[in-house]
Amino acid sequence: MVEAATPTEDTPRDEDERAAARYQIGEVAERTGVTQRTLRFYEEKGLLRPSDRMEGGFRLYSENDIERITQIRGMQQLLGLTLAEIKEMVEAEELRAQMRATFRPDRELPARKARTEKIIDAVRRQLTIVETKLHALEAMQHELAERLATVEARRQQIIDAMETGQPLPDN
Amino acid sequence: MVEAATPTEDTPRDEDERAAARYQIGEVAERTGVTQRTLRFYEEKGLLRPSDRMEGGFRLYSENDIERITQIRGMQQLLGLTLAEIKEMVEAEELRAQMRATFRPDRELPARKARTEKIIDAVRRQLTIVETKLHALEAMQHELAERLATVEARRQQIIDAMETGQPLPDN
DNA sequence: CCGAACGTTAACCTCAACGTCAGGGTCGAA
DNA sequence: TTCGACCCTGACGTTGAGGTTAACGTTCGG
Repeated sequence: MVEAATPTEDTPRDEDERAAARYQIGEVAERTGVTQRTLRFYEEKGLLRPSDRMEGGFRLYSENDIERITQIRGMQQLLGLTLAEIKEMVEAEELRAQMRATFRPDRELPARKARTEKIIDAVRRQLTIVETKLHALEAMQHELAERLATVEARRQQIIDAMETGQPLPDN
Repeated sequence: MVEAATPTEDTPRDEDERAAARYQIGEVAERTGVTQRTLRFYEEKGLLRPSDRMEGGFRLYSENDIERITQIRGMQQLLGLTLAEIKEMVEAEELRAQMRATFRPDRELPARKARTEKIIDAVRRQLTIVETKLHALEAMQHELAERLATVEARRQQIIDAMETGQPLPDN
């Protein structure tokens, strides 16, 4: 890493709300373990739009964006969702961020409520997916543990037979 | 289902060890929910060789084969393993079946022991994969539960504000 | 022994999720 | 202002996991 094109690498320190650190695609790729191509691809698919660009068009990712990346990866690998499915979830997440940002209009409470409920629904759906998978995996775990136990017992029988002399038990 | 070409549909009942029921590909597909194409494809990839064929070449699957199919599916969908990876696991499983079948040669205990240990290794590997995923999923579950709680709290605040009059709390 | 239902192989197609160039632009330090 | 490291878009290639179609063979009840 030769740090040729270093972006606005200011750590967010002084003042109230600084222009938080932004990273360009190379660093993001390195930090998250996904390739640059994959990041661009996710963007293409509407899953992750880097929060900014430089003058010349270089992508700039925020810390937040990075979190999203790992979130996406988790959904892909842990839950086995397709990118299309993930996109839906992510869009709900988008709403959430958007709401946080909305500077408290206080009028239009019903609209806020509606959006909140949309988010709640989305999170609930995610949660049930996760829990379903969890149960299935627990079942799998038990089955494997059992299998392991019996095979290990079998091994022990063999070892005993080898040591004592001959009589391999009938089962 | 018109049962035109019905295979040896004898339920294993009389005698000691009958030639257990065998099903042809259509029925297997229906029962397992995977397509015929997929079954043939798995065979092509060496994941699942139907235990028999009819004279004319029709595939005949055993109850055991069917179990294997659901096993494969589980590994694919729950664990997100590739068919290549699953093949490895399945091959260990093959060993196990083979051992069961070996009519107790009693000589060559060391060989039996070696094979048993191979199986144990394989099962252990599967188990750690499962457990890793399980942990990751639990983490995800917690995170989602938290998120849900905060969003639900937010909604409650909005509802309160709507009912009482105006003061949306500061956070 | 015939026909409907079922099965066979072989070849080609699709779709998602990237990988891999090619050709060119941008950034920042010297 | 130039150089090396870095990034851009666009287009085509690849891989995994099957779907689809064609042309033909098998089973078995009537």
